[in-house]
Amino acid sequence: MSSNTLGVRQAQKRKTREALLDAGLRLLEEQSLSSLGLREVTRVVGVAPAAFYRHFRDMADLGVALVGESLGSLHVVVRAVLAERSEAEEVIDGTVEAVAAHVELHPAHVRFIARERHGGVRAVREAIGAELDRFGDEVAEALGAQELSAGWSAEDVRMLAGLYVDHLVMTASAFIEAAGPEERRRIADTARRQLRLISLGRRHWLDG
Amino acid sequence: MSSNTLGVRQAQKRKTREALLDAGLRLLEEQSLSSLGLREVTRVVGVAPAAFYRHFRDMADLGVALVGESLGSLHVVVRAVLAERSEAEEVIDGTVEAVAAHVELHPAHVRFIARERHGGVRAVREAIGAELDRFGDEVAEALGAQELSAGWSAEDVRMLAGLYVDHLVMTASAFIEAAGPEERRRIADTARRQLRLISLGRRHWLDG
DNA sequence: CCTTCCGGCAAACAGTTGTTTACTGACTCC
DNA sequence: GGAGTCAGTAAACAACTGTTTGCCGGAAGG
Repeated sequence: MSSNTLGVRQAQKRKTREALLDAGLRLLEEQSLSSLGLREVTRVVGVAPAAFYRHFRDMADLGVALVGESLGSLHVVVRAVLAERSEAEEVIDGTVEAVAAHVELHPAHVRFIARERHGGVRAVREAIGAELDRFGDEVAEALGAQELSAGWSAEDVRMLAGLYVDHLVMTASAFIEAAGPEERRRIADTARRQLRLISLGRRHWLDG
Repeated sequence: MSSNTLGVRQAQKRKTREALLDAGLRLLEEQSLSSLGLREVTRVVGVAPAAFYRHFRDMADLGVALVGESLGSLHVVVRAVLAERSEAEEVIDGTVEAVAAHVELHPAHVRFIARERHGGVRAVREAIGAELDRFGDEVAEALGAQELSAGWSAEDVRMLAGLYVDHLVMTASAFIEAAGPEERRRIADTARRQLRLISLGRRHWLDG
């Protein structure tokens, strides 16, 4: 077998593994990981409970796998936003729009991250934290390369990046819990104004 | 019986009710509400499972009660911070210090709020959200009364208040997960710089 | 003092849980 | 084509869950 053409064996295994992940993600929309049962997941997939152990050691293990899946898709969004080279105001609009679109496209993933970031399963908490730190580093690198950051210490750039990432997560969480389109509009509007204020503070950081 | 001297009957009931709340809060340090069992709580308290129903309908009901208890203590902190009348830099230092102190004093309460804010129990999520909104309103009122907010629209003041409250919650969450005193120092330092940047943006909001 | 109230108890209920065991049968590979 | 690999199975395990029932014993209150 070649590198991208898996044998029938491995292909089937990958398939049920992803079915388990999907089922888990779906069930996690209405509960948290520490209460998600192994049998609950296998029942949805239509597979024997014992089969679970062929793919994951734990539910915590499955949770960690979901972290990668969930934040992997966000990575694309962040990179796209950072690549923007337009006016500040347009970058802000584009960012908020991108976040809104992402939440609408992958609501379960976003909800999972928001829910388990401070959830009851240590391994998953730490996986999310580590991944968000990597987001922060990535954003910091991009910010540091901009002329607006001339004269900034690396530490200050990193703290600004952290503020952006935190704000992104909070905005995404708010979108997730939004009741209707009207509330989503209100959230987007607030997020834009907050970003504007932050970027204003950024511009005057080296004053005085 | 007078209004503040409860009968022996009611006093005992209140006592076990608070024992249930305490036990729940303690158990929630290592799991989330949606996986916390009724029997688990009563076992810790040393009371029969059926006794639980004399005080709460649900675990969700107990959770909602915990929200009030947890955010009630924070209310005091926020009011104290808002009452400050010193220089901006001192207000920032005082705020971060107050948050750090509060987290050290009531770690379980703070952890509960962080964990269940986006947790799997709708009623609790909504209770926390509503209470945080009230915090936002309170902060907005205080900000609006400052001379720095002259010329600001009510909406803009409210969005700034929201930014402050979100930042407070994120900082508290970070403190909770901090490993050692060195990491706590780092978190406090970052939080201070972020608040400084935000207040810088605030000062220039009406420019241009 | 005697009745009413009521917080807590013990027991039983039917379901559910995670994990282990020995197994089957289709795919892999020489 | 025959031996070996291994994802998925069925069954059994003890332990646990939330909830209901009838009952007890001491406080409340006339």
